[in-house]
Amino acid sequence: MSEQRHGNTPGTPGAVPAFPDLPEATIARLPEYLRALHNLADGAETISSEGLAAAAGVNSAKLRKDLSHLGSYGTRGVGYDVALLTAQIEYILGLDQRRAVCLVGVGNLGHALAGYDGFASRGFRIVALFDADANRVGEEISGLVVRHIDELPQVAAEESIAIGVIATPASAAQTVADDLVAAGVTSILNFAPCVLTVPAGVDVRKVDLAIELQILSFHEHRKASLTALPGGRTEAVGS
Amino acid sequence: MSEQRHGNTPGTPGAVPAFPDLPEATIARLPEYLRALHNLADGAETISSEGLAAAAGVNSAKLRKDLSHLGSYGTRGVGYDVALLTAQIEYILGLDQRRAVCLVGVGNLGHALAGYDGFASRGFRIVALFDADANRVGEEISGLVVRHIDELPQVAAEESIAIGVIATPASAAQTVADDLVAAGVTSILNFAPCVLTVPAGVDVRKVDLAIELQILSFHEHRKASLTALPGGRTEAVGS
DNA sequence: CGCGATTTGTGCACGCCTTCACAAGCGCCT
DNA sequence: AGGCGCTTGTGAAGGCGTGCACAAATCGCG
Repeated sequence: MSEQRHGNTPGTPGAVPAFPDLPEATIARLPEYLRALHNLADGAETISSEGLAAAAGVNSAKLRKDLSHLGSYGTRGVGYDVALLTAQIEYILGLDQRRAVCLVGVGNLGHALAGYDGFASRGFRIVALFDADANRVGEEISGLVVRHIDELPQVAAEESIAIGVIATPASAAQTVADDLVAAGVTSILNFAPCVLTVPAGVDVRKVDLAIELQILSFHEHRKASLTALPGGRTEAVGS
Repeated sequence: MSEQRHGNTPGTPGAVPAFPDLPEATIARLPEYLRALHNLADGAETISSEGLAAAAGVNSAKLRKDLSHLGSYGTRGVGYDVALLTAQIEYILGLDQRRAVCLVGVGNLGHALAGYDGFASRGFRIVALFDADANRVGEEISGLVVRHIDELPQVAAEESIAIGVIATPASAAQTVADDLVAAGVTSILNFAPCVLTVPAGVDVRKVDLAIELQILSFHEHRKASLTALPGGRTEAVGS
């Protein structure tokens, strides 16, 4: 299933046509590197792997290996060209297209997400808000008017929406997911605490806020039981 | 809870490990299992690993191995006792204590988190809201009054707060984290898009909403480039 | 022009996690 | 009581990710 092959031979300069297949762990870190690059803001032309790794909170060897996977643009003895590397990561992540995103469910959480400027500032355009509650339809949030979920197919086609965010209660999430898929959406970010079933070819990522707290709670519990024991040794457990 | 009756370290004499040390990957899945258990709601006394795995969206072998790590309470030929397993996982996660949580930053996102009932319904009590903006102090959100960040040490001590949530802009996050640590908080859930530096013994988990979208964007980009290539074979990439 | 300082790119080993496959154990039915 | 079917618990194998340590490459300077 997985083969190790390097797409780019070291002799081909210029274009990067072939799509490298990156390890999943690397993909998850690229956005971190990108954020770190944007936060540099001190006008340096280049940055070393050590410096960028520190800014992103990772090991420098890991960073170099990650970047090497995408046929990186570093210069030995100097470092990475900030502008070039930024552009390269943005290209790989497909952020140069400012993808259209729709959001379904403008309840408590959805309301906040609709107004979250972190989306707009980092490569995305929220172009439509939907809800099934007629009372909420028509409300304006951050310059967008909430539409009824029935309008999804039409709007999705008009705006070429490929990414959908689900911020509904769990009971409605699967139905909404089906609607999104039917409307042509092929990537879903799910905030509802439930498992979604989708056809092959559709990607789902899940964010469960309570689960994150529960994991922290476990570590609290563990730490509490350790301090009650003799011979406890302190150890860093940072992220 | 019940007696610890499994000594899984045959070499250590006498000292019963008060706490099983679970693989990190297992810990991250326990909340999923717990949610699946709560969602059963069909009154069944027992459930098989196959059934629970399906409800949680994982492989059944993985689930069995996970549960075996905590000295599981299953019966061969029958399955797991739902009530017992639920209690066991809740105990391990430390959820039987309804831990006190404070939230710093009641802006756009923090406002929504303060009102998110998923926290309350899954083992946590939000007991205090803080903000540095004097204009926001005094506002009431979901029955809690926003206090100034300067009151944090006092309130944290009174309420025995061990977990803090950061929902401030990135520029304020590190300072807030320092304040939380100084106030005795030992677990932090960080929604700000930045790297936090904390002392050893303090756990940090990070949720970056934009990163999740960027990862989806990558997969969109990949899928788009695959369909443009010959011999492209679609492949399932489930949750 | 050559040398040393610096930094990237990567081979390699190790440990964690996942998955398969099956033996061990339990309850039910005859 | 005994056998049979079902399900758990786990040994073993393979894959993936991480981090070390070093060779290769580049720049600046004398």
